[in-house]
Amino acid sequence: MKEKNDFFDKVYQVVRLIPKGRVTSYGAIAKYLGAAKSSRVVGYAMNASHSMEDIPAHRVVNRNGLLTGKMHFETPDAMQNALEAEGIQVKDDQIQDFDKIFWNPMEDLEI
DNA sequence: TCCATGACAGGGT
DNA sequence: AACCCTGCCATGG
Repeated sequence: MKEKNDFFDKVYQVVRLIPKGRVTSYGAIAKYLGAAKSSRVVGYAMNASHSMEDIPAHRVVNRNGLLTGKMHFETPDAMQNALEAEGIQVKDDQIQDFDKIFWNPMEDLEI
């Protein structure tokens, strides 16, 4: 039973599994990890994801589909750019059709 | 070494 | 229906 692995590492694992052209939310990841109340910590993990390179942080947004973390990228437009490059429509920091491209780890990965 | 702050979300009043 | 309030980990000053 290795349920006590580093929470951050687990978050990174899930984020890396997000399919191209899809996005998910901090809360969804937290829930998947069985720590819905730690949705915040997921955000902290993303903030620390600067040390890692294989973390598609641009595919993680808040529950409104808003690019809350775009200012943490190399450039303010980097996040939106990366998303649009995957066919995701972004308007005014808001992901369009968020409900349709939303990727739920619970349904796809099945814990 | 200690305090404060930082990519969120859901429940209660 | 809207606003307030807590939960939680890591890093920097």
